[in-house]
Amino acid sequence: MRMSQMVGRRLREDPKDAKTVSHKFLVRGGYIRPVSAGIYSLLPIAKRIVAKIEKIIREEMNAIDGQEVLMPVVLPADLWQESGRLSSVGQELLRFKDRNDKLMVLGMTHEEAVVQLVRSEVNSYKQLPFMVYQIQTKYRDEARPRAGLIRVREFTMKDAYSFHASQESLDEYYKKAHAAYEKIYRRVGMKHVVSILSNSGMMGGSISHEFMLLADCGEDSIFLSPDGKSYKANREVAVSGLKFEKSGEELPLEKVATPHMKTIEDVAGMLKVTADQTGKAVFYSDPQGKLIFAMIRGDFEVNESKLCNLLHLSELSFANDEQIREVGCVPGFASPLGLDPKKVTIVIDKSVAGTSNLVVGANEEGYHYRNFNYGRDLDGAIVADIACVREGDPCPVTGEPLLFRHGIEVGNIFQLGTKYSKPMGLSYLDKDGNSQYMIMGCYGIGIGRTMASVVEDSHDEYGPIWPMSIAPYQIEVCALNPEKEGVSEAAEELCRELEKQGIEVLYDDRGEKAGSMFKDADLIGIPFRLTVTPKSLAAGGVEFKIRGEKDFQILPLENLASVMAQKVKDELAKYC
RNA sequence: CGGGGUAUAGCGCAGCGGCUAGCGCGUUUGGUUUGGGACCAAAAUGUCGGGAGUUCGAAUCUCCCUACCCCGACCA
Repeated sequence: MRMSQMVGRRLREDPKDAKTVSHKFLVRGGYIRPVSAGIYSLLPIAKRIVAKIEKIIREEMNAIDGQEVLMPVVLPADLWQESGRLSSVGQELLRFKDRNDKLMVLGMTHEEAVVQLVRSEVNSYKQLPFMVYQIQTKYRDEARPRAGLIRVREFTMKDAYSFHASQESLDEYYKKAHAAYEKIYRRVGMKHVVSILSNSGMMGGSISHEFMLLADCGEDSIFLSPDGKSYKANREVAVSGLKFEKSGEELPLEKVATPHMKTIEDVAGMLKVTADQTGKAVFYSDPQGKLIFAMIRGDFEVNESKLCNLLHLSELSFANDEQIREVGCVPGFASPLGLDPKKVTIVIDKSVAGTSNLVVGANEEGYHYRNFNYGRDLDGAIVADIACVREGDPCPVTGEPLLFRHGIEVGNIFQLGTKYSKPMGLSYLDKDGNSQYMIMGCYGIGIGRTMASVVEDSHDEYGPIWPMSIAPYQIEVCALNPEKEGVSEAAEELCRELEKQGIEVLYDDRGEKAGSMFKDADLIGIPFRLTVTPKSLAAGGVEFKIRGEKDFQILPLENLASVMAQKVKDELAKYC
């Protein structure tokens, strides 16, 4: 490919609003261009990278017996009605009507579509298990797209769905999928990916893992054990190894005046106790408007994901003061004491249930109680772990202090169980002729996000450093002073020879200043660069430089193509 | 959905009530150059986001839209 003809200009300056490295470099390097908020066109070099990522994914999906299919982007809303997600998923699902006034949706994930497909094709245990996958466009009407390709509205995703006759079969396949994912991330050259326990969220099901690239710009929060192996979990589900044991004797309840002391800090300060000797009341409202009273020790924060999962709710909102007063609580001085469990759901965090003599509200303006003891003063509430883990809390496995990291979710795998097969009637006949629901798993990877994540993971101040496995081209040839002393002839001959060896070559034939060409080369991030100049020819060859390394060496022109072919092969071998 | 911001040439920006809207980069032509974004000369490129209003006169002031970006909420 001649650079002079290549579509996609490089920009000298960072795009003004880009914050993340990948966003800056992908725009500056001429990889992507915005069309609308969170909607991008991919230019030739990005398309080449994406094609290579897709190829790797295909190979690994095929290796675990995946069968590639292609389902439509536009789906009838009826299907989503069947699964119940037409109402449970919010505005992220783009809905519209066709000319016949029929409600349609743009697919944001394809459980419904695949179930519809499979229930008409498979109905015997003899056909199970199997997996189908596709690489296809998804649309999610994100409220706030951001960071270039990291969070977009339209994107390409590999989504895979497996179907099983038993949980054991799913478990077994899930492990294989997990291993395949690890291999995919290794092959695309991402070095800092971890798989973590995650929240199943709207996908439903029980067990799920997210594959996270550890990166400061990541939107997800992760807790890791110090060894990076023993425990890895999304903050949404992370637990700590903290043990709560009541100590000492339970002192009698004592009402104390705490005028105008509404926050934990105020109350604790006034009563000369620390935050961990207080109980904090947090009020939520479920989607039906029922109040939820969550009580947690003052030194913790409520983890809303855990609370949702506990109560089987899709979402929570903070309650307003009116709702709180309605059940007899006084905001700022709220207490679980004397509440009517019919009107309000009371959830007590383990930290509160396991600590003696806490300061809690008195449900009376200006008063708190000392020496609240769960079990004595209140009983029968839901006691559960609804606390956010804090950095430094003990790891539940090793007991060592947990580390906190940010991550970009580059893939996820879910055990769905019968979440979709049951409501949508996806069943098969077992050996005994009984009808059974299929057990499903699903497995996703965002392709564009993966490309952007590789940039986050592998770059320097000048641009991306693409791993050979997904680089847009394998070798860039730069002709410096192409007008002189047979330089362009030598460069073009070299390109021909390299291509004859099967190497993908980008030839910078523009005759720009060296600085321009090198800056552009760095932005395009091709792993190997060969520079042909009068000087190098006089020295008997061309310069060979590895992207990301400082020094170069002169290689003789003789046999150069096959030497380079070997180098490319060796480099590719690192990503198998 | 809350909060903040921006919208003028391909990109980055200036102009904030007065003549024909400007600067840098980029682009085109000619020349000199050529090792980490050169120089000289000439040129092309704009419904100043849209609509309404105020005014003799609006890129500039007022109002209403819209789009985009950032922070948060939300989010497989």
